[in-house]
Amino acid sequence: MAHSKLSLADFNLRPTACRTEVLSAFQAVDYALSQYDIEQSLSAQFDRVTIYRTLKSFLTQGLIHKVLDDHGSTKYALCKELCHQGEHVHQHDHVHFKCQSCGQTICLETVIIPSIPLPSKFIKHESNLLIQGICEHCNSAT
Amino acid sequence: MAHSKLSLADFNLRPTACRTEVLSAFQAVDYALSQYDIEQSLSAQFDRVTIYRTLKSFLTQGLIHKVLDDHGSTKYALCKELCHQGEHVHQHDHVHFKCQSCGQTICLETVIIPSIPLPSKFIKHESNLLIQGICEHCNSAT
DNA sequence: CTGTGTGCAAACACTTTGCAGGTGT
DNA sequence: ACACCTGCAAAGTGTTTGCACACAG
Repeated sequence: MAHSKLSLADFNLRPTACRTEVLSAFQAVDYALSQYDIEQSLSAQFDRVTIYRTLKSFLTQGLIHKVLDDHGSTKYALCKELCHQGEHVHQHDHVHFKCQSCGQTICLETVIIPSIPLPSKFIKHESNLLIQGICEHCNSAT
Repeated sequence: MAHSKLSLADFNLRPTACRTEVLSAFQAVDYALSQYDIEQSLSAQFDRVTIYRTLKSFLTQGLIHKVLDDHGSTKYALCKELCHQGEHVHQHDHVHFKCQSCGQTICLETVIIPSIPLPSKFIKHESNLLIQGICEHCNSAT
C-alpha cells in the first residue's frame, strides 16, 4: 500500500531530517503509528519532543490524521488523496480495524461506513468505526 | 432514562459510601462520565484514587463499561440489562454519540451497528461506532 | 539575516502503586 | 476477626512548554 510522491513542501512543511524520516516511516507501512512506534523505527535518534512536534505540524497541515484506537496510545496515519481534495473537506469517515493479536491498527479505506439513522434532531458531522478482531495476517499465521 | 434497581451487592461489591455515590451519579444522568465528571458530581469529597479504584472494580464486575471517546479522557457508562445476560456475553456493539457542542457522550442503545462486510480473512470480534456531531439538546437550544 | 525547527530540562495531566489505618460482614 | 476499602504520598506514563542554539530559505 505505497503512498505516491507525497512531499513535505506540498504541505508547507520545511523538509528537515526529522520530518523526512517520519514521513518515510509512515510510507513504509500500511498501518497506523504511535509516537512510540515512530521513535523506534527511525534510523537517526530524534528527541521525543521533536517527534511530538513533528506529528503536530503534520496534523495541522493535513498530512496525517488521528486514528481512533481502543483506549491505547494515540495513533496516526497518512491521509489519502481523498482528504486533500476540496477546501476544508477533510473527511475520515472510514473504518479502522485493530487486530487484537498483533495490535496493529489499519485503515480500511475501501470500506465505507453505512449511513446510520439517528434519532431526530441529532446532526452527524463525523463518524468513526473501530472494529476489533483478528487481521488477515494473524488469521493466516495461526 | 432511569436505570432500575441496580444493586452493588448483585455485583459482589460491598456497598460503601463512595461506591453508592458513584453508582448514583451514573444513574442520575443518561450520558457517559469521566473520572473527573464523577469527582465533581459527588456530594461528599472522595479521593481521586478511590474513584479510580471504584471505577476499576465496577469495570471488573461488569457494572460499567468503557466508552470510546474522541481521544479525550476515558469515559464510562452503566451496562444495560443486555450486557448481564449470559455467561461471558458482554457486548457493547452499540453507537456512541459525542456532541461537539456540549461535550457529552451518550449511548444510543437503540441504534444497532449494521454488519459491515470485511475483506476476507478478517474476523470481527467487537465494533465501536463513534458519531460526532450535535445532540438534540444543543440543536434545540441554539 | 530571519523565522522556524530542534534538543534539553522541566512542567503538566492523568493514572497506578505502596502502605497504614478504617470499615463492612 | 478478617478481608477489603480508603486516604495520602509517591512513582509512572504520555504529552506539552520554555528557552537557547542550529538550520532552511
